[in-house]
Amino acid sequence: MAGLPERKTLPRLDESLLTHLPPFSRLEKRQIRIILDQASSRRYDEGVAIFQEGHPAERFYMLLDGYVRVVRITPTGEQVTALHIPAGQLLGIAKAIGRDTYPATAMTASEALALSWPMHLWEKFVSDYDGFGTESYKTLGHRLGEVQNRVVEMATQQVEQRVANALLRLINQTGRKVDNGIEIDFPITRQDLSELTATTLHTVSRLLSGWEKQGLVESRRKRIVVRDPHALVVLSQK
DNA sequence: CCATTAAGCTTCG
DNA sequence: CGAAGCTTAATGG
Repeated sequence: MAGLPERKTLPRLDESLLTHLPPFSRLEKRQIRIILDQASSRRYDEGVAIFQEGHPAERFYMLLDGYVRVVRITPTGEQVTALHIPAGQLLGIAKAIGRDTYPATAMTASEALALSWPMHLWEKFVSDYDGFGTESYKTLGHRLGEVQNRVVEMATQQVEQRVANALLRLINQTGRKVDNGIEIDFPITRQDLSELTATTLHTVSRLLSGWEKQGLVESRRKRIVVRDPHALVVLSQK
C-alpha cells in the first residue's frame, strides 16, 4: 500500500497570524514573511507535552490557539502548575534567560496550535527585529512576577484565599464572558486547581461546593464559571 | 485549619 | 462496561 507522504506541504502560513501579536507587531510584512517561512506549524491534542523540563531547548514557540500549562515537578515528585499561557504568547524561550534546557514542562490545557522555530534563530530575531526582544522580555518579566506572587501567596495565605486568587487570575487571563458570568476557557479539573494552589483536590472540591451554594461560582465537570468575581476578591483578602 | 483516608456517586468514552 | 472526575464524611496532625 502506498502510504501517504509523511509530511504534506502545509498551506502557506498567512502573515495575519502574527501581525497583531506584540513580539511581531512592529515588523513589516516582508519581515513577517521571512519569519513565517522559517516556522513549523503543529497542532496538539489536549494534555500532551509540547516540551519537557530539563530537555535540550531546541525550539521556541508561539502559541496561536489554545492554552498551555507550565508545569514543574518538585523534588518529591508532585506536579505544580506555575502558570497558564493563553494564545498569542511566546513559549519555551529558554535562550532569553540564558538556558539551554527548558526550565519547565509545557502541557496543553486544551487543543492547541503553535508555530515553532529552531532556538538558534533566537539571537537573530532579537537583533534583526525591532521590538521583538523588548516585547519578549516584557512578557517574561510579567510571568516571573506572577510566579513570585504565587510563591508569596503559598507562604502567607490560607487555602481558601489561594484558591480564590487562582480562580481570579484564571478568569483574568483566560476567561470568557458567558451569560451568567465568566468561564475559564479551557477544561480544568479540581485536581488541576489543587496543583495550582498546593492543596488537595478534596479541599478544592469542598470549597467549590460551598461557593456554589452561595452563588459565587457554577461548575460542572471540567468547567468553572465565576458568577461573582467581586465576592472572590473579598474572600481572597481576608 | 487542612491533609488524608475511604467510600460512593456521576459522567464520559 | 470501566475509568476519570467529583462529593462527602470521618479522623487526626
